[in-house]
Amino acid sequence: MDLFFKVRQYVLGELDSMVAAGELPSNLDMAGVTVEPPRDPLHGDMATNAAMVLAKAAKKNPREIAEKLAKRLASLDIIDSSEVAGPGFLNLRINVKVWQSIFSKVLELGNSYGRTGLGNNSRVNVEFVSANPTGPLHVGHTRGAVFGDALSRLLSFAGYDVTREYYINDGGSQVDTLARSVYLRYLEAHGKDVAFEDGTYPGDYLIPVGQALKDKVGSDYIDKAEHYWLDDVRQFATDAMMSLIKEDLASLGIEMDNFFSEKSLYGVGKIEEAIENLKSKNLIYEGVLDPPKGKKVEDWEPRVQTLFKSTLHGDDVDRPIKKSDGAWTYFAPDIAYHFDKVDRKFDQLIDVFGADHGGYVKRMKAAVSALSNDEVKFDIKLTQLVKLFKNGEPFKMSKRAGTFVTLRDLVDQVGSDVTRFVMLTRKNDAPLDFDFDKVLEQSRDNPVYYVQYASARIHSVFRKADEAGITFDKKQAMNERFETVTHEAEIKIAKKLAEWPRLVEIAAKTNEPHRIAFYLYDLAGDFHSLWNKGNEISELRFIQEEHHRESCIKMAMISAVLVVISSGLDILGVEPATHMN
RNA sequence: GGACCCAUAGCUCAACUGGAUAGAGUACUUGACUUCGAAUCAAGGGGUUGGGGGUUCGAAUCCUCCUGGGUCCGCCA
Repeated sequence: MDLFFKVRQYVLGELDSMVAAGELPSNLDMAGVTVEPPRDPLHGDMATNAAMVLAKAAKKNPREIAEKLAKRLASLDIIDSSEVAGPGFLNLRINVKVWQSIFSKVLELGNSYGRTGLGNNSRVNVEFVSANPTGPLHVGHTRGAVFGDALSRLLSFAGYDVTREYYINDGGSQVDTLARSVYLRYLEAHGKDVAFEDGTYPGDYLIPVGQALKDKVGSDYIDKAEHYWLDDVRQFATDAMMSLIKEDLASLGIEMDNFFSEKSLYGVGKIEEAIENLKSKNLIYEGVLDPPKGKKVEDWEPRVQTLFKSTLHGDDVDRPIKKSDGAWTYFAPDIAYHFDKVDRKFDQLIDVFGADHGGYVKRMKAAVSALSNDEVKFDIKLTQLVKLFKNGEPFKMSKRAGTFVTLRDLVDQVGSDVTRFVMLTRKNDAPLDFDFDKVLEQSRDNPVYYVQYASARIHSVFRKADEAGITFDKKQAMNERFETVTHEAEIKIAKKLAEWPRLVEIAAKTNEPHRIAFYLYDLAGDFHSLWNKGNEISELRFIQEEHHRESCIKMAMISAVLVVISSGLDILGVEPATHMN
């Protein structure tokens, strides 16, 4: 299905023949042989580095190998010409019929064009967002949410069996604080005066939760000691926050497959079990850490703690898993959680963290490496922080000043599609400037509309064709040979469509969904360019009033473009547009 | 002091995990709608890829040192 893969097979085949003919030694390592689109179109359609990669091991001049390989490849039907260039590149020109055949192939496969066997149904767990269940999601969480979801969609498309997971931090003291805050709102709902002290959360979003608690338990908890109501209120409040968070995610079209509770690890031996596993590998010991260098810690004094020997798995220092008072550190349940994931037999784990958690990468990798005996692939993707701008000015978020921007504020103002696309049109490890006014302007520096516009224009052609009485029969179009599609602007589109399966594979291998966004932008550009050529060259217009069959061929062509745009947008979680408003 | 991320055209960003002469958008200049939607297109200049050294057929990409920016740094979660 992937043309580049196919041509590479041909190249490898010819290399084998050369070995058989004694022109190359046997036992050559062909792994480094690639077939790629050249950066400069003047160099042809595809280029292979085969001669240069093999030259050393074959003890031959790369150009000499290239010459021989070129002759062999040139005799193949699908290859028009094959020439040696530069230090030993082999530039291939593919027969135009191959490009023309792309359109019917895309139509035939529809939205499964570009799906690859890469994942081979192996099971991958993508953990993302995992925000504390103490309030609504804010802008900072949005990028991780969108990235994690798009990555999940991408991996599904590439043939992986994906589980989207959210780790609920409901085991620490912050959920106690949440419970106390809700209790205050509960008292308030009973008409009492309350003050939010001791770091309790004063946010308005807890008012309805306090009210709901009142509806549930009436006046039962008034004037009662904390131990009487804490457990119940904590659960009640956490549940309320999680449904709030689920709604936030739903507003971006995100749905998790699994929510994993930190609390569920406690009291049932899960943490002990994970630590026991490490202990059996001699990775747990009692010891004293050196004080952190350079940074002054006010009340630092050496203490004996239970430590994980993470340095044996690539970490810089060993990490405490138990505090000096015997309680677990935050790291301990994290270890247990990842042990559970390993235990659930995932072939691959991916964690999406905010950049502020970058310091945890090494220790988590060490933990998974140790727990799984290096058998489970584990990747951690950091999403850099989002800097908000309003009127060109940096916009500082502050709970106190009331300039706290929630995910919901953002989606309500900007819309899910724009939010998602903008956040995905950037490498995950590059910081992102999000300017409210710019994305709201719907101006053309906004790539979403550029891609959407291409999609809307294609739909528009179909509407026009319908008015003109031209009926497009997809099945019939699939049997066409497209031999009248010859203009370079049209062939350029075919070539771009041919790159799609390969691009999906690269994006999936690198866990980088932003590549999809950039590809779509390029494809839309090629389409817009062709569209405008129709202004000058009437034969390039899609609707040829007097020529029914020709119109259908061209409609099949842009229909193929629409298929790939739709698939691509679907990976990004964005709806393709049929109209622009 | 240390770890991690980053540095590419005036600005915002790409560059197919090592490929050929580093590309888009924006801004600036000029042109294209009696036409399938001008939210579009075409043309123009703009670079020692922060700096030095190394690895090899070949480096923005890998290694090393330096400069500058961000995040983080024992029992908080």
